[in-house]
Amino acid sequence: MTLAPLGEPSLLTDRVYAAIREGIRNGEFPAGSRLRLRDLAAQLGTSPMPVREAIGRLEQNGLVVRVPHRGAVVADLTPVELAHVYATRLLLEVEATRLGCAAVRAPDLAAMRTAYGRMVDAVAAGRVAEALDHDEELLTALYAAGGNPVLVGLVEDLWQRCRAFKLLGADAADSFAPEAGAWSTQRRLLEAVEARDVDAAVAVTRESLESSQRRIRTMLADAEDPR
Amino acid sequence: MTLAPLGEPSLLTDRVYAAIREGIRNGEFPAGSRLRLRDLAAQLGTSPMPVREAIGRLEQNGLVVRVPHRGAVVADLTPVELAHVYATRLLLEVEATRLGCAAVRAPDLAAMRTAYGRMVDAVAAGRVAEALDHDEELLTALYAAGGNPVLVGLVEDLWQRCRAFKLLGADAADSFAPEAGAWSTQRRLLEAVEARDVDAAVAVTRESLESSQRRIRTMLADAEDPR
DNA sequence: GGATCCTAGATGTGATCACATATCAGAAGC
DNA sequence: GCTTCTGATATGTGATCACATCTAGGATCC
Repeated sequence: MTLAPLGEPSLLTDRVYAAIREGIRNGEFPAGSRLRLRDLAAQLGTSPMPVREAIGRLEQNGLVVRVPHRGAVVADLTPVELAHVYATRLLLEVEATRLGCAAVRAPDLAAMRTAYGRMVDAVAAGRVAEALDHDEELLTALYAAGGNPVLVGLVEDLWQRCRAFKLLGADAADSFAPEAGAWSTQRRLLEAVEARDVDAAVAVTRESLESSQRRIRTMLADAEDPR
Repeated sequence: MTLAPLGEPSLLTDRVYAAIREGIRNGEFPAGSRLRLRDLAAQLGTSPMPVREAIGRLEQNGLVVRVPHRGAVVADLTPVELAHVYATRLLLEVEATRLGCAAVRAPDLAAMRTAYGRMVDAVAAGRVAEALDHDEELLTALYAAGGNPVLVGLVEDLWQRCRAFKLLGADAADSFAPEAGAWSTQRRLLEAVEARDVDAAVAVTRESLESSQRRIRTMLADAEDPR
């Protein structure tokens, strides 16, 4: 983990926040691992102060849980909680797909195609985390076209919360069926949106979320009971 | 504004956070007003440190906006943003009503009735802010019965963000038509839920949100153009 | 006379320090 | 031998301090 090279967010707190969140996103800090103030501060070359504020903000996002006087750990989701997150994602993302597909314009489509191309490259190179980033980039382009940034913000929030599980599921799907499997839904979504076929796009979104939830649930069950 | 009497949240930061958020909720800090670190600290009898962390967390919730080195102000919503919030609330709360109404049990109904009674009393006494609290309490009881805390959390988040406008709208509705007006939707919702009539409950939720959005939008238009 | 630069005050930001609380190891007691 | 108490250590929490940045007021130059 390291700090971004100063420039965009001039505030040290923001850079620390971004660094820790990125560490959680890419799996460097797995769910359940402790986040020690002085350790992180030393690792980032700052005082504990910005780290404290960053962790406080991460807690509000649901990425870490903090118990008073006992520190913070990266949030972990029980299978039940994960089901709730996915049920809510389904509700929000179906609507976002509907809105986006109805209002999408040329620049949005271009952004989606760009993200898709990068995702394909990343998958081919085996860089799963990066592929997931571009996947989210593609969807964000579509959802943002719908014109409701509040809705998009909530969706992104939920993505953050189940990022670790998305990584897990994508990783497994990739190593299991590199070609035909999970990464094909993006192509089908893109085609449906290009054809302005709202129903088809919604169907892809629904199917994609349900299948990835199934995949993750299976993995969790296997991890519980590795016969 | 004052600190809660120690006990519940033992952390000073949490108490400061609650105090400021409450100040925003009840209109003590109107939208757009500045939140000065040293002022708040002095007012609460603490050092600026907990206030800083509290404001950082409030920013993540979208209740305040902060520009680097220039301080924080209570978040203000443009009419467009307000429309986005209400569109998203409609999506989430219709679903929450559906889930809650289908799964509601006796204790949940009891909680709803208690909250309703308190709300009626508060309305009668002209305590609008308190009435709004009990209104949200009633809805939370229903939504929580649905069994998806993630969904409920997002709804509460959106409530916070448009709290100032809810207050405005409720205040106007109350002074305008104390008896027949806006506070009757809760009774109708309660009746629909007691009858386990999902469609009726959903209809009330939808109608309530649309009418309150209309009411707020009208008020904003009047404020813009007070002929 | 108006615009620009500069200085002084205010204020947010980051660091160091002091304290409270929790965790864990080892010893004493049962 | 196991439990329990008690100390030490680690670590989060809150306060004070030093600095950077922004804003407002006035003087100077065009």
